[in-house]
Amino acid sequence: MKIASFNINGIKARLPALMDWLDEAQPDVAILQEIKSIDENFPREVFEDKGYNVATHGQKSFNGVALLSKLPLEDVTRGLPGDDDDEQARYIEATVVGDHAVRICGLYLPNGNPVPGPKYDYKLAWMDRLRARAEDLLAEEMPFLMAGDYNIIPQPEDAARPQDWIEDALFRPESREAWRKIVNLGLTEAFRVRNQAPEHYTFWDFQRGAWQRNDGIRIDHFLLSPECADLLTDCQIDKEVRGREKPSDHVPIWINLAA
DNA sequence: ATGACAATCAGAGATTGA
Repeated sequence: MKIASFNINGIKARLPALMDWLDEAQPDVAILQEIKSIDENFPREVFEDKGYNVATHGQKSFNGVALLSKLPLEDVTRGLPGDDDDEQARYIEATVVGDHAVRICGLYLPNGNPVPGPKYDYKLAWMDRLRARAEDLLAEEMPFLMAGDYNIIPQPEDAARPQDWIEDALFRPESREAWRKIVNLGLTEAFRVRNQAPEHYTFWDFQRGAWQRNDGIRIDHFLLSPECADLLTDCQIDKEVRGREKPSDHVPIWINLAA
């Protein structure tokens, strides 16, 4: 089963690029972030015409996540538990059942800049809620994965210019510590278990010719539960998508599971 | 030190992103 994550930076602006990539990559499941759309305006029919089931958790203008799946999306839940006052659409879960049942958690983790400030406090609190959710899922012993735009640069080798990010919410020590607290529950970071080389990125800023200079960062990740990691056979980044017409600033990352 | 670039909503320019 091929499962991909892609921060599309606006479904309306990105629909042609997204359709081209779907046709080529043929993921069984696509986890989308930053749809920047309310549920009613998401063009679900064009995906249904390609054989995908669609579940969205959108909001006006910003954020918004969605799941596309060729297998039925079962037990869909929207929103990250732990704060009933959180209005931001950043989290969705569903179960897909192939050879194994896998709980798919799609997330768009807050950016957190500027540091310090309320946005950074929200990011760290959100990461603590994500850790709590991972603990609950681990206790259930069902294969699960948490994938999406984490807005976290895990290590210096995950940035072309790590010194530029030292004061940034994506790379601050507190951010990376919160990331490690989640990983160290016993999750597997899919890309790094398959590939330890530097200079593999998933985001290049639109500004300053970042793509042309390969000034990128690796911030889109798959975390796998132990049962899910046992099924991992591949993890790749579709880098070339960034060089196309009207690209997102992120590119897809995908895994293959023997499931 | 600032802005650079892109998207959204709205119908100009502020806000957000990373």
